[in-house]
Amino acid sequence: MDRFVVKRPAEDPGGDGKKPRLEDEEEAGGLSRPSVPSQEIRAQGLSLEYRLLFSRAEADAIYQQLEKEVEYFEGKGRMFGKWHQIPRKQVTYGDPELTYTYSGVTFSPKPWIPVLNHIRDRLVLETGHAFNFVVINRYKDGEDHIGEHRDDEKELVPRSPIASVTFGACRDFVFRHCDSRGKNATRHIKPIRLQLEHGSLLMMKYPTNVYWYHSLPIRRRVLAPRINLTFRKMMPVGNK
DNA sequence: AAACTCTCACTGGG
DNA sequence: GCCCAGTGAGAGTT
Repeated sequence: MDRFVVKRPAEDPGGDGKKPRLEDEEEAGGLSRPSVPSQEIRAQGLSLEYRLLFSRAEADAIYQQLEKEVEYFEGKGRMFGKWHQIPRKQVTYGDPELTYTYSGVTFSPKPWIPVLNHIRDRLVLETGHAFNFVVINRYKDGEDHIGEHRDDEKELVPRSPIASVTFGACRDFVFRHCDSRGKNATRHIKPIRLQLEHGSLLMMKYPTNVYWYHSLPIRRRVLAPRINLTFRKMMPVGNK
């Protein structure tokens, strides 16, 4: 099975899989965080960049703060005329003038809160992109998931990247090429599987979302929550 | 087109 | 080999 796995170096110091991770790695030597290289992942029409953005200690603190301060929407979604309890919790935050449409209804994002500004500031620093909107998904355990989809909302700034930041449980994340889906698939392109770690950043760059669907599949053995934030650049109203 | 569920076939561990 | 839980993927849904 093709699978990209990038581990925090300190997690597997001697190749001993059972060994607990080292504590306080980022305090050693006075570094604020370990220097971790980013990994480019490329395939036809796919361009990703994966790296650890926050140290363990920072990520732990942010996770706690998110759990305390983020308030989620009611978890119902309408599809094919039917209402479903969506298998996760979801909310959007963003600049006040922005709106977005979901299931034919126009919503406004909630105003920014300090912990989200903190993450956003780090993203600007590290990627140079000024995101103005974030979708937060909370998966309470491995039963919570999201089906295959593309992030192709009309409100997105064309060709802008999406920054996916993860806290909490490590989960598999799968990409499938649009031409390799369904019975009448015209091509055979292997799915790409990643593991998204606590404190990690996955940049999904153009044109990934044109050709590739992604999903967070069920993983029954995962018992802990995962919080994912996808930062986007949305166009102001009336500029479509 | 669709951020869903369902079902069925396959697989790997015990 | 058998069983079962976990999984992936196609079908159905307005």
